[in-house]
Amino acid sequence: MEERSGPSTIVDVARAAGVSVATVSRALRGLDRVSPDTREKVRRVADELHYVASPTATSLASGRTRIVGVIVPFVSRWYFASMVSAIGKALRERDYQVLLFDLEQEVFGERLTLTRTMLWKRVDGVISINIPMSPEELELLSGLHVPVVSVGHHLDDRSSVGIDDSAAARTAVAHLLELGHRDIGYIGAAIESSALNETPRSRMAAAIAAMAAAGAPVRPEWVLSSDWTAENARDLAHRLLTAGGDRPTAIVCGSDEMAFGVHVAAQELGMRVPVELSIVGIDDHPLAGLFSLTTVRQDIRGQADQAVTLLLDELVTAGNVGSHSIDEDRRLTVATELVVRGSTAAIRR
Amino acid sequence: MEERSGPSTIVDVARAAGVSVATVSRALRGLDRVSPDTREKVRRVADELHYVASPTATSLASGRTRIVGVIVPFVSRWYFASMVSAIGKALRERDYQVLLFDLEQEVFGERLTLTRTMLWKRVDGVISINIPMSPEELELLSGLHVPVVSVGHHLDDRSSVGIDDSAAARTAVAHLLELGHRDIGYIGAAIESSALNETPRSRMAAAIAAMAAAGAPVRPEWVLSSDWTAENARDLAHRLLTAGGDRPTAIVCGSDEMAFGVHVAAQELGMRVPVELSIVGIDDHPLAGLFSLTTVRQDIRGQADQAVTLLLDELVTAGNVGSHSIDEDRRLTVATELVVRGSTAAIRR
DNA sequence: CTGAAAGCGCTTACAG
DNA sequence: CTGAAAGCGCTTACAG
Repeated sequence: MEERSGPSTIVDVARAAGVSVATVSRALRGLDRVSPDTREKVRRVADELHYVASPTATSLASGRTRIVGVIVPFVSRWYFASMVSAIGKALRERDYQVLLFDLEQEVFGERLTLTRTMLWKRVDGVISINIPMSPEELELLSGLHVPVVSVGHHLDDRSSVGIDDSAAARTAVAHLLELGHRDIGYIGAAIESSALNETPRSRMAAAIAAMAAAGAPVRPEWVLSSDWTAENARDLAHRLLTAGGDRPTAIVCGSDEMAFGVHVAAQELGMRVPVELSIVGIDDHPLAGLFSLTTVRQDIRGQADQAVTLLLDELVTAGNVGSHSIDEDRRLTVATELVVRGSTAAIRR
Repeated sequence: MEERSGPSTIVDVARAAGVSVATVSRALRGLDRVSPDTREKVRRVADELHYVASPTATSLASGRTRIVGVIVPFVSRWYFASMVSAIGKALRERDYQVLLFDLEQEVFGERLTLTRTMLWKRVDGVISINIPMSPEELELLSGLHVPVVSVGHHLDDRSSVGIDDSAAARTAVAHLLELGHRDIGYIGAAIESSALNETPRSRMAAAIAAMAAAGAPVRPEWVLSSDWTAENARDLAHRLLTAGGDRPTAIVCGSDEMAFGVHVAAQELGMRVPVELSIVGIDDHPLAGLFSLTTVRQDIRGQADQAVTLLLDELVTAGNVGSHSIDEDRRLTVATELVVRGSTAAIRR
């Protein structure tokens, strides 16, 4: 009769199936206490009416949105983009949606209000990708009263997943040491603006420690701070390689993108890679193959899956939110792996 | 009295301010017909109570979610990631949120259900970035009954914004012709799997037409199909440059990433760029500077802003959704611009 | 196994 | 300018 009166609601289905809305709700959500016949009929009717429950009404009634807020400093860089992609995939498989918060070009201070107002009552949980936070920001996050897991660094005493940055850097250095290198440079120390970020510091510190432990010289002028872009790394490498006096025979970079920059610098200076200069990165960026870059691969998918699992676990264990049991190990580490390509070689005697 | 009884609701504010919830609603949303004093008081009380309206309740009551679904084939590639970022920024400035749908690694057929179930009643509008759609998918999108604007290609007779792919390709070719090149190759024709996508075809066709129009030879064996990755382009360039017989003196690539691949191939073959080979791309990718790549820049931010403006316009004009007035020009084109760097040079006589 | 009813937290005519 | 009340479309005890 009433064919076209807008999208159908649960009431339409109930009426057409000759049952109550409560029964429709139960039947469609697969709850128990519904007779097989009823369930079958409700399903059929719902199908015919192209019924899909209104997520908005469901959220209001149930108190859960089935949406997870994903916060990234910038989606336009490879690590973040692929992490967002992988997290979205994992979330979707569990019937959750991604509300994306890209802080790119946001003024630092404004993130506060942003976080609170925009996530407030909107999401069941939050995944924060490599975003260092001030105490105030952390407090605001807490005020959301939803589980939070961070990826790529630790936030407070919350759950987190990431690679072991120190181990990754050690792996890179160890590879060079095995090839006989002793004069090793490092590009990718933290610059001030990212001072809150652990990753640059951890990788650099571990690289230096590994060199020192092997008795290799650690020269301060060979350890360079970078903004982590390829171009900046190219400039730094230029300077490092043309400074006069000794040169390193190998350079470890905190990320593949910086390694690309070093690679280009070497070429511009007419140095052959790896014969005259070995280069190692960290990441295994999609373009690493193009540069034949030896690198320490990090498993994005693995990290994303773990992060989603952790978050959904906490979602289930909800109610006692806020009272994290720190004793359980909620800081997961996903293994990295050395990928040897053509940018490293044994040192020439 | 009742300090900690969970986040405050509109009722709490009304009670504390001594007015009705209707008045709170009006006051806080800046509607007219509220006395300045009342408004002021409500605002103050709301502030004290840290009140933020529940988006979920607002949506159910108002019928608008203030969420826009953004669909991309893969977020992990530069063009898409930066487009998502820019769109998110533009949307946020207008108080809309982004629900991200990343189709990466989804089976083509499954996108259908996905689209319907996940966007259904969830979003006020949709922005689709470069996703070719089958008639069935288009129909499903229509069934959502919300405005849709596409970026990077046309969808049906809906609104869209993008660059003029043909013009971009012509610009690239014209630049080479001016430098005296006549033996020009092209990498980036469409491969079968992306057959539905206009961009590769438009760029290639326009490039070829421009060459032909200038009386330059168009050799089928110099026009290569690619999957648009850097590595594939490298392989193709290798073959093209080592095929024996004549070689092109310049290569136009459908994207910067492919140009990177060609650049590396040239180097591997010991050809100097640009002296022995000129290379032009399209995009102005963040790494273009690293490769000193001459390219045709596309304005991501500009396109994103236009797309958001178009969409929000249609949102306002809603009610008559479905009856698009095709007469208005709803296909916006954002200008491109030649950026000359070091990968192109006048041909040697 | 099923239904009636309250409730989720807002917005929106409708009165006044 | 302001309030009482209905309504948005579900879920969830509570009865039966």
